[in-house]
Amino acid sequence: MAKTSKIGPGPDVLLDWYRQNGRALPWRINSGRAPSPYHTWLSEIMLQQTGVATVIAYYQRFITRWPNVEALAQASEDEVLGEWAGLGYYSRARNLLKCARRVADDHKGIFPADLAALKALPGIGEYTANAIRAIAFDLPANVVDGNVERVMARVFAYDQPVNLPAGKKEIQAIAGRIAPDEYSGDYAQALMDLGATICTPRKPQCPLCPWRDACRAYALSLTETIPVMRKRPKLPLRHAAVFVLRDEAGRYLLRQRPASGLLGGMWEFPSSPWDKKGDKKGDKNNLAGGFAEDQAAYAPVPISSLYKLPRKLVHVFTHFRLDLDIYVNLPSLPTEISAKGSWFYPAALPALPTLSKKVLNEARKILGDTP
DNA sequence: AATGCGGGGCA
DNA sequence: TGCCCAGCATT
Repeated sequence: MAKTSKIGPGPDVLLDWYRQNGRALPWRINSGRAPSPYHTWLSEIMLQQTGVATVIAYYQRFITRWPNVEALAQASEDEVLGEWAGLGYYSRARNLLKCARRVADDHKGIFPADLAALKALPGIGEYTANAIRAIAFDLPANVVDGNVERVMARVFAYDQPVNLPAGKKEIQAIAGRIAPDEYSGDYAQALMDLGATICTPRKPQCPLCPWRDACRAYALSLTETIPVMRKRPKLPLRHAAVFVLRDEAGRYLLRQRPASGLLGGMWEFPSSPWDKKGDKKGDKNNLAGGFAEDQAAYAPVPISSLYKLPRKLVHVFTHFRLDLDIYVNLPSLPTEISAKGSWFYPAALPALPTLSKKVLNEARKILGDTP
C-alpha cells in the first residue's frame, strides 16, 4: 500500500486503475522497468504544449537517429531543427540540443536526479524536472501539467481560474499535499492518463473514474464548469504576401529566418513583412491603401509578372492570425533573381515548418509539381 | 505578472 | 470559426 494522505483521494485506487488502463506509449516501454532518463526527458520536452498523437512519430525518429544523449549531443543544430520541423515552439529544439550537450559535458552523460540540477538545464522547468524525477527515477515529485491541473481542480472543486499564475500555484500546492512518497512514476503517469482519457476538458467520463467517489466537482455536479478558464482575447490579424518562385531548373527560392524569435532558424518562402493592415500608415481606416504597394515592394521580381492564387491561406499562431496572399511565377522565370536566399531542388528541400509546407502545397496545386 | 512562442483536433 | 490543449524563457 502506498502511504495515503488524510485529505482528498487516495493513490491506491488510482494506481490500480493505471495498471489496468494506462496507455502503452513508446517512451514508457522498457520491459517493465522505469524508462531511461533520456527517453523520459526527450518525450517530456516534445510533449510540452503538444499532444501525444502528434509527438509519437517525432519521438520514434529521434530515438532511431539519436539513441542516447551522447549521440544527440554530437548532432548539429540544423540536424535537430530539421527533425523537429513541424512540431512547433522551435526554441524547444535549440534547448534540447543545449541540454544534451550540457548533460554530456557537465554530467558525464548522466541526467541528474536532483530537482534544482534538472531545472538548471535548458528547456527544463518546474513541470519537466518533476516529471523526470518521478518517471525516470521514481523519486518523490509533484508533477503538475495541464491534465493534472484539471483533475485537481475538479477533485477539490477549485473554482478560481487555473490558467493564471496564482491559480496554477494553488493547484500545485494542493497536488503536492496528496502526492504519495512511493510509486511516484506510476502515480504521475496515472494522473496524466486520467486527465487525458477520463477527466477530459469536455464531457468527462465520470462513471469510469477511479476517483469519482472523492471528487467534489462530481458530487456538486460542477464537472462541466470546473476548471474555470479565463477567456483568451481574440487574436489580432496580420497579413502578408508570400512568393513561391522557381528558376529554370525547377528549384525553389527559400530564405532562412533569424535564429531567434518566431520560427527561429527555419526556412521559409520570401514574403513581405507580416504587417497589420494599414499599420504602416498609422491609419486603421486606410485598409488596403498602402498595403498592396508594400507587397509589391517586397516581391523579389516584378509582382505584375506573378500569378496570385485566388484563395488566401490562413495560419494561426499562438498570439495572432496570419492571412497570406500567395504569389507564384508561372512556367518560366524570365531572369536571374538577385534576391537573398537559396535555391533548392524539390527533392532536396530543407525541413519546413508547417506554415511553409502549407504555402508550398497551395502553390503546387497550380504549378503541377507534385511532391 | 505578462508576454512570446506552433500546431492540431474538435464541436 | 472558436476553443482547447503534456510549459518554458524572457522581461
